[in-house]
Amino acid sequence: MYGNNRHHGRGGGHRGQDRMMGRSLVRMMQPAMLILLNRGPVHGYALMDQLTEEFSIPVMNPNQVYRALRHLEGVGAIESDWDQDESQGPPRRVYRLTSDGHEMLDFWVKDLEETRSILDRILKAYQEDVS
Amino acid sequence: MYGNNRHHGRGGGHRGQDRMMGRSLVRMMQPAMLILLNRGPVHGYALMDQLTEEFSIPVMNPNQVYRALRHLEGVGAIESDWDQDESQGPPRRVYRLTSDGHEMLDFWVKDLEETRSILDRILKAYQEDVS
DNA sequence: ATTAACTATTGACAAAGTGTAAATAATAAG
DNA sequence: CTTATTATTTACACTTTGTCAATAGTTAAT
Repeated sequence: MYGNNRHHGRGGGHRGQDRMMGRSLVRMMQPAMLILLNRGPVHGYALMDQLTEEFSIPVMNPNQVYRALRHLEGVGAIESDWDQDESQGPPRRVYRLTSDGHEMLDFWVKDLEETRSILDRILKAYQEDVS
Repeated sequence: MYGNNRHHGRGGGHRGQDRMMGRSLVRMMQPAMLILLNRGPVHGYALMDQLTEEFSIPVMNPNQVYRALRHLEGVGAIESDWDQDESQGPPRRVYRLTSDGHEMLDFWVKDLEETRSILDRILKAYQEDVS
């Protein structure tokens, strides 16, 4: 079983926060994946682990990762082949960045930086409001 | 005409970045709106302006804002009434936070903070990779 | 007074994205 | 041989988003 059911707790009250419109890390996953792929070829399952372990992006379902990979391949950002030296399990599809993918990574990094500055502005505004 | 067509440029090359899966500020808009609503009642059009001017969230289409407002009302985070003292235009629907909305705001702020830390981790990792 | 521009909200439909569950399959451990 | 783990794929309903346009009141110009 893939290991995290703790997609924000359901322990409090917070009706309606488990599934709704709002900020969503699924949307952050894609750029993050390109960054990881930039280090070299990987297969989906490993990528999934890195997303959780290195970035703490909660991947609730492996399908999300495979989905995103297929999407990235669809737009030509990555390419794949079946792995030769297979290991503990069924054959693995290994992905690598294309040159278009590198361009896209560039774009997304700038975009993420802009996002961060917007996020900072939002949080700062709130902190000033409540202080 | 509502004033911003500059939803990241289409000027470069970057095939496929205008419309796709990836990070999306639309998803950031909702928590931002709650923060603005926390200051007091507002109507949609004003909210739209504040999102762009104060937070630099590019709202390409006013519909997005109204949609989000209807959604937030649907989940009980906000309530609305028609404005009494009407001004330059047709009647305006004025929204205010409910107590559920305050709870939700609390939740989203913590969530945004977590998002920021993930974002930081992602960008930091990339900067270390390329340096 | 007709037109144009701005303020303000709503509607509708196609396309894209997401949650969720499960099927498939190979290998390793017991 | 059964179970657990690794690994990828499929399917369907539901939600969200893009896009475009309709509606309508107010203000300013011709």
